Amino acid sequence: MRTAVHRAVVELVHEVGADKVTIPAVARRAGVNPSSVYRRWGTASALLADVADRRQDEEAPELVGDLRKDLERVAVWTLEDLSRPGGVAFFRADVAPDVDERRAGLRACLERVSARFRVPLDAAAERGEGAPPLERVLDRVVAPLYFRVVFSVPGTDERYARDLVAELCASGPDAPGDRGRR
Amino acid sequence: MRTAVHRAVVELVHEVGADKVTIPAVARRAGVNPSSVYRRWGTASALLADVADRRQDEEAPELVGDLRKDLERVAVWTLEDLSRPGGVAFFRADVAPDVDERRAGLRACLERVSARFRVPLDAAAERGEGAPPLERVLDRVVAPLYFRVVFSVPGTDERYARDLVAELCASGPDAPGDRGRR
DNA sequence: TGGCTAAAGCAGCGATCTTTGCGTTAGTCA
DNA sequence: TGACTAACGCAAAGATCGCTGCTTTAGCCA
Repeated sequence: MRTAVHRAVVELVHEVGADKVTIPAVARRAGVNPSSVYRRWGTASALLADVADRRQDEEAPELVGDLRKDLERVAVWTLEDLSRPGGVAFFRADVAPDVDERRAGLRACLERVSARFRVPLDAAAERGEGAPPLERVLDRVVAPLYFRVVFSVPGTDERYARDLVAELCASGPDAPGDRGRR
Repeated sequence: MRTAVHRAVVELVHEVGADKVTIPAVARRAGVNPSSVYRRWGTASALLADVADRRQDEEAPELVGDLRKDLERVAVWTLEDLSRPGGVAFFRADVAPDVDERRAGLRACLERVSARFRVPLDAAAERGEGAPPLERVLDRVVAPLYFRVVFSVPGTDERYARDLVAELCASGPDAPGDRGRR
């Protein structure tokens, strides 16, 4: 039944958007009773967050040992994750939930994407290579990806994701990258 | 009465989030009848969009004729606009409205922020200076600003906005900036 | 001053969401 | 096998929202 509800959520998010996903609608689609969903998850935001959590543990690319290639893979992976049906909607759901869980949803969403990029960065650091700080990767790669996907900017494809990583690596091959900030 | 409704919208967006802004709630806060608001604006999305439109026509910084300084001013202005109460919430409202108006809201929001940066870019182009294309400014300045404000990343202040512009100008002082894409 | 039009208030309806109490089922362990 | 617990279905009640006729008010112009 949990799987039925989750699948219904994904389908509804894809079809009508995350803001239109309501618990009775999910229950109808899943063929279960709304009260069960209310008791188990409480609010639609919590349900969305739960589904978003389960979504990202799949198909993480393996590392090859080259920082730039690894970053490219994670970037392309993130872009594909955002681009697939309902991907951006889940991002929006994390970004704009109830005020109480707002901080939690935001931190969780940022932590999810940060964890992805931390893997190749830490690996490079252990190899002794100079790697840009995570903050810089967020600014130069993740932020443009999210921005362009949210606004449906055309030309936001794998090539573009790779270019972002390439430009980041070119700007400072092994530089710390912080621009003198405290 | 229009002003009362607008103020109520801003307050409610700040307090409970844009997704919780409903017409009866706005009407209660503004001290008017819900039916009046329904007739005038129709939906909550339209009301949000109207308020968002009125918001940005204020206090645009004047140009000094130096591209970097002008970009810095617009960047700081945009950051302050996002940071003030309800600023991000309005962005979210534009990003996630009804499916029908989704494209329209997205295009409007992107166009608003693009128009801000087009002013100093066009001015520099008319002076004969080489200016980066708007797309590049969006990637390197606007996207990080939005990303960090949405996720409440600490240290996102005027200094940071200026650093983004500085790094953009340093990377290619008068280069076209497109990385060989078609 | 007296009609005319646009806009706002009022009351109520229907639909949907949310919650809660209660009965039923399934799964577990002694 | 029989009790126990947790989860689910069912149904009813309360609340909110979106919307719509109808009335009332206010501004305007001859």
